[in-house]
Amino acid sequence: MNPDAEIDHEAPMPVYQQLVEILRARIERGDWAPNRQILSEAQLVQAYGLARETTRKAVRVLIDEGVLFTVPGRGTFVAER
Amino acid sequence: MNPDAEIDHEAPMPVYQQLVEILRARIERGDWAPNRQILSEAQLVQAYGLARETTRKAVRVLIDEGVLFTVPGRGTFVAER
DNA sequence: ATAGATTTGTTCGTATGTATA
DNA sequence: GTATACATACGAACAAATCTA
Repeated sequence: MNPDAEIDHEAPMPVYQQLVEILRARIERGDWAPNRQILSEAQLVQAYGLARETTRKAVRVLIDEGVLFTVPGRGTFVAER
Repeated sequence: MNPDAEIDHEAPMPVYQQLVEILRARIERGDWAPNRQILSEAQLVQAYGLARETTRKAVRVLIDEGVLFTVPGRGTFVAER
C-alpha cells in the first residue's frame, strides 16, 4: 500500500486494517529504523483522525506479527528482523 | 454550576465535564485570583476522587479556553483575563 | 553541590458503554 | 447479531522541570 495513503472511512476495508497497511508500508520505506520509536498513540490519533482504541488495534496487529513492540511508559518501537 | 458541587458518577454529564464546570465556578467565585496557583493534579485527584487523567482532561479544557495555564514542575495557575 | 520531594508531561495497559454498519 | 469505531474512565510507569532541605 502507498505509505502516504490516507484513511478512507467509506472504503470496504476496516479503518484499523488500513492503518496496519499504511504503517507497514512506512516501516518498509524506512520512516523508522529498527529499534526506533514510531508515533505515539496520541500522535497516531492526531495524524490519522482515529479513536485511540482504533489505532491501538492496528498497532496490536503489527505487534502480533513481530513488526513492532511497545514499552509501557516509553512508546512503540520497530522490532529488529 | 454550584462551585461546591460534588462529582456524580451516575449523572449523564461526563465526570471530567462536571469538574470543568466546578473549577470554572470556583474561579468565578474567586477561590483563586489571577496568576494564583490552583490545586495540583494530585490534590484534585484527592479532593474529587477522580483518576489523574480525568482531572488532567478537565484542566486541559480550561487551558484551551484560556482560563488556566500550567508551568511544568511548578503547577497550574489562573490566567489573567 | 547534592539529594529528595513535588509537579506537570508523556506513554502504554485495561475496562466499560454507546452508536453504527 | 456481530464487528467496527468512538468516547469515557481508571491504572501504572517513566521522564523532565522545579523547589527545598
